[in-house]
Amino acid sequence: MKELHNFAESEEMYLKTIAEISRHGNLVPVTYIAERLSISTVSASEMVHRLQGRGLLEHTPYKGVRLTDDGLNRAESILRRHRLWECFLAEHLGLPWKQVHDFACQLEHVSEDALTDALDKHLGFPSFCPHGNPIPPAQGVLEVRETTPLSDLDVGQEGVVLCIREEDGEMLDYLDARAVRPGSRVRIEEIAPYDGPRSVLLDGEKQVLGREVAEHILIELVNDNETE
Amino acid sequence: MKELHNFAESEEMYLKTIAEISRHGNLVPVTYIAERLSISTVSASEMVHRLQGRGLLEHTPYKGVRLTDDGLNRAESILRRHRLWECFLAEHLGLPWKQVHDFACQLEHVSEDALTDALDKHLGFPSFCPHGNPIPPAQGVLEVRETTPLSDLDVGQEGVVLCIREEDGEMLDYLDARAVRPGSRVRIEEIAPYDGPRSVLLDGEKQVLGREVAEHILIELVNDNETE
DNA sequence: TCTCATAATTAGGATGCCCTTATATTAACT
DNA sequence: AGTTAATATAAGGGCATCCTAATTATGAGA
Repeated sequence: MKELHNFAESEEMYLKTIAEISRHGNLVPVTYIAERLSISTVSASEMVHRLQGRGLLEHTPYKGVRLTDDGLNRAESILRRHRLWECFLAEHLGLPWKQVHDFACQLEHVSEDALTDALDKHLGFPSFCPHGNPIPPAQGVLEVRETTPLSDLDVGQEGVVLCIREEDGEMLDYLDARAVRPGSRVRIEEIAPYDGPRSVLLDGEKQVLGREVAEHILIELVNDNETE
Repeated sequence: MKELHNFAESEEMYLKTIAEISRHGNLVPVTYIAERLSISTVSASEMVHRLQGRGLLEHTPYKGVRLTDDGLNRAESILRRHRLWECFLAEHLGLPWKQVHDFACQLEHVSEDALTDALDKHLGFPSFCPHGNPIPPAQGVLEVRETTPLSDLDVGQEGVVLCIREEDGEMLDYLDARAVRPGSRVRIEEIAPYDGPRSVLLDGEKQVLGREVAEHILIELVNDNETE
């Protein structure tokens, strides 16, 4: 029987969102945060001030927001919980990607360290979530992988799917159905005019993916020469 | 990415609490609810009105509160989630009773049906939580078992521990340490004066349990003649 | 340099849940 | 029947988070 309130949840959503948007420590416009959280810019701005007051981020007016070390630690802890739960939901409960993501979004807010660590152990200390995103370690920093959005590839280029940016549940559902998985081999066959849909060869199967979708598929380029 | 609010959580705590207190459909005084939730009677009263407005309970002034069918269904669904999580936390993650209970208290609010059902399946459709409390089925009503608090037994009487009333985390910790488990065989050896501590033989080991504690241990009486 | 879209802030509210203090109502016991 | 203790309600607030509408400040491009 715990306290009825959950003051921390909002805070966690902000931190997680900021961390997700700013993949490499760039400044994140408050507008983006508001959009991602589906709240007004006024509210987002308000909250940004509060979080700044708590030392979790720094706001440069008219530029954007950057997490402090504290804020980044908190954010990574949330991402860790989220992705560990995703592993559990996908591997042990056998749920589809969309549900995996949605449920993890809720579970991430109610896992204290003891629970998270026990879960980590139970799962065998996985390094990646089912969508291929790295799981931050209990302490220490997440090392960054070099990735390219599928949308940046030209015709003829090949790569391996590293991970799916999982900000959007709908998109996960879509990609799940099309068997786009971390590890999938992908090759651009054709790009429709005006940066349009991509025809790709995905694990040998022909598929068509819109540009929007392709932006969320992160690739490790494979050098054409040195592969079979 | 879900909405930031959790309007449902308070409601769930009330319903669950009421269901736990009123073991057999008795009227539950608002005072008890307030006490169990550690809030003022004014606040509890307010909320009771709200819940009545939503058709989840009926309040008879100066008497108490009774869940409607709707309210009871909601409450059992919460207990179901709570106890299924407890199974997972205890059996799969190997956590101690107190943590099992505390974590389940949080997890119970973030499990939609799809998640709960998948968990149920994964656990092999258990019938009881680690503390021996029955797990309500996905639909249908929980059948009630006949139980006697250990505190009601007289010297010489014997029984088997059916379950631990788990309203209180501290108590679980205490009983966990003393190896009081569902299925344990117990026999009252002595009752100290003024309804004081019980000396009991628990699975062959001598223990002393306070009356308060004994009230939370629910027993199935064993007829002295027909057992070895 | 000037203009304009973008970003920030101010003002005024709403909601949900909680609080204390004070006052009314009722049940239950003498 | 009358007193008292338990219960309920009313009045006035607080806090966290969100909202809209209106205003101000800024930076970036023409």
